[in-house]
Amino acid sequence: MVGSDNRIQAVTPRRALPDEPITATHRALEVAEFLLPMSLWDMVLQKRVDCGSSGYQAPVMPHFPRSAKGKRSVRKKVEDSQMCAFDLLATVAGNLLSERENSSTPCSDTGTSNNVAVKDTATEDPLDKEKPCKLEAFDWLRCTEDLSGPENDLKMQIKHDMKENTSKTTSSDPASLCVKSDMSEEDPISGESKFFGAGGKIGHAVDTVAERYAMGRPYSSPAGSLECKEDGSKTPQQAGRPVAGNAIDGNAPHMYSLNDDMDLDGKTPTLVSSDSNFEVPLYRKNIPCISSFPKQDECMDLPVDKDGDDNSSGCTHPTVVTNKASRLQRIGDRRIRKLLASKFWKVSPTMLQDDVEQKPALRGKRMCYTRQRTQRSSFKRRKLFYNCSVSASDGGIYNEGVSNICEKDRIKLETNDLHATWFGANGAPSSTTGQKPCCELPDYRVKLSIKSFKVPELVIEIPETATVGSLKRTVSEAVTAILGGGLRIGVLLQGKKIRHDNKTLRQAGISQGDKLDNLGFTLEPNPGQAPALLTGSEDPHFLGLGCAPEPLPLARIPPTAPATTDQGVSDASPQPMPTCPESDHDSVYSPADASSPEKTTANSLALVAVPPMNIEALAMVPLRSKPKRPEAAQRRVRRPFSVAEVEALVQAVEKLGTGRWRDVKLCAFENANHRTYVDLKDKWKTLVHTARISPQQRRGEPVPQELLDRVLTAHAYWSQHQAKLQLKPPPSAEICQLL
DNA sequence: GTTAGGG
DNA sequence: CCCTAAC
Repeated sequence: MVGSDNRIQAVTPRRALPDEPITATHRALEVAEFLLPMSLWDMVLQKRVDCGSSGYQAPVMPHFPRSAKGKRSVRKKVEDSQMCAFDLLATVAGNLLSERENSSTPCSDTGTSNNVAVKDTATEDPLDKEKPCKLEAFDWLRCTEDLSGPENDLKMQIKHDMKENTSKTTSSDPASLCVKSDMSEEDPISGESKFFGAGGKIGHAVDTVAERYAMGRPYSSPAGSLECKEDGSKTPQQAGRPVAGNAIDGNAPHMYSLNDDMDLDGKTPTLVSSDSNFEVPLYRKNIPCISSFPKQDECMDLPVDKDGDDNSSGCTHPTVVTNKASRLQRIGDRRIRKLLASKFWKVSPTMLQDDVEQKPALRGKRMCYTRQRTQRSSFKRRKLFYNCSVSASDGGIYNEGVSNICEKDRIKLETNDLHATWFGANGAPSSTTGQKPCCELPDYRVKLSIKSFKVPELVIEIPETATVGSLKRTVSEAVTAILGGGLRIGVLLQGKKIRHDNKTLRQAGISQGDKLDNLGFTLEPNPGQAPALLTGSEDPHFLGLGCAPEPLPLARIPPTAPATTDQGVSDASPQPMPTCPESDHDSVYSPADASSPEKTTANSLALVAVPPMNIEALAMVPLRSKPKRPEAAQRRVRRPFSVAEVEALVQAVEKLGTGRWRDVKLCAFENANHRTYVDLKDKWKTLVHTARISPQQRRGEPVPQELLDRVLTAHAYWSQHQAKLQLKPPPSAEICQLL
């Protein structure tokens, strides 16, 4: 087996870290923050390439820039090339399928498990953490004791070691309980002293991680990887999984391997890996359901050699996920918030088939989500996420995922979630639910299979003269637009929406076979997309609606074909707009409609769960179409300006002048979240252009000539007087009042 | 983060 | 509507 000589650490986690001084650790975390996401994506991509093969090549990490500008630059490059969630899903699904097909032997039978490791951190304040740490260690051990069978030998070994170690270390450093199995002493980077020492050593661990990144090979995977490759059941993903940033919250399911079913329940220990040569699973406190942990069926690749075999396969660097978990978490949260607030996932046309068929080629689909410019994300939205993350602490899978993980983890989470929903039937050893109360009975698997996606209420208007091809395109774009922001999954049982993410399937009544026929799923637009901020109270957990300081204007992109023609048929009919022209009231669908649990929402896609069926079909669903222009999915939905909006714009510009788009936005379009000041500027530009061309040349909803005249007048005026009048601009407040 | 301008 | 440069 592979991961023999590994050192396993069972350092008990500690509680959330209070503010810590900025130190080398901090710096290291920054590095991790910066690099991890990309490393993850690269890894996934690589895995995709290597799908089906054991030759996993570690991605080459970029040079870590020192300057802020350099960071931004590189980061952007990274972001611009990232894979979209669905790509990941495709990858995961594809790999999963392949693996399942190729391996009849469950991982659990083979033995080793990855599990475990624990990391963390030595705390700078051992005294504070002493109790919790001990307790955790105890829990873990107890949990471990439930194991039985050969495959648990390793666990037992760990348990044994932990006990010994505990007794040895407790007095001096209870906070860092380490389990050590054999490992080579020559490990230059992760010297034992660094990882197994008492509190205060964490910094080293972190530095080590940072060093790895700095070396550009955080996940290098030497020939000897830990995986139990011999059983052939391990997936590439099971090998080097970056987890570093995950050592945060025990509830987060995102930290598990992309396609390990076991990961779905978020109860198992996290794997920590840096170099793929070794994996150090994490054990952290707050892992909710330890009782189920013992299952550790497949995928628990324990890097420990139970036989004490130290043939080290080159696994000399046990990674330690470091920890200063809270800091890392904070960083992750920040990034996530930023990500969620300013970007949305792009639906990629990547064909899952490729994955299923294990075609190695990436086909150049390496793009990911588009950077949504921050200016386009409303402040409120950002704020919302912020709040959300706070309240999400008690939430379920999704909440945790959204709020407590890093970007990369988010992706993992998403894929896992989807996986859980769509692929859970495949012998997933663990439940597909999020956390569940401890001490529950072992999970029984619930088999679900989704037959097809139904797309109701997809209204499309298209000229008679349009070609069939354009019709197809239009439909495609309409669908893509809906999918563009990523999807949320809603679960309906007997027509009733199950809102509590924390419920187990059993608790929700989904575990009973006879009820599965009445189980439905909905695909809902991701609130992060465009103005479609929220779907009402649909899922307060997800967006933290409940914690939103104020009701946000609910805007929703109508499911009607958006951006289909120049006529802009997708836009809602113009609404009267007294003072706030665009306050998103042009939405066609009221929040109530959207959130009504009893009926299929107009914009959600109904799914029907049906008993066993071809998994592959499911996997392909979100990715099936492969538009020629993948960008279409990421592009914001086109929302032509209504006459009322134009009027408001003209009025504002007349007062404020050109060149003050932010003020224009604030005064006239403050509540129109879908109109950024750039939009307004652009619109003005087109208005000026429109006003200058002949009416015959104009397209779209006709703008009254009167308005166009005003446009020209104002434009001419401000072109002349802009410079000098801007010197003494009246206060915005007054202007707004005037307006 | 804004603004301006090209695409 | 997107993207980027410039500030």
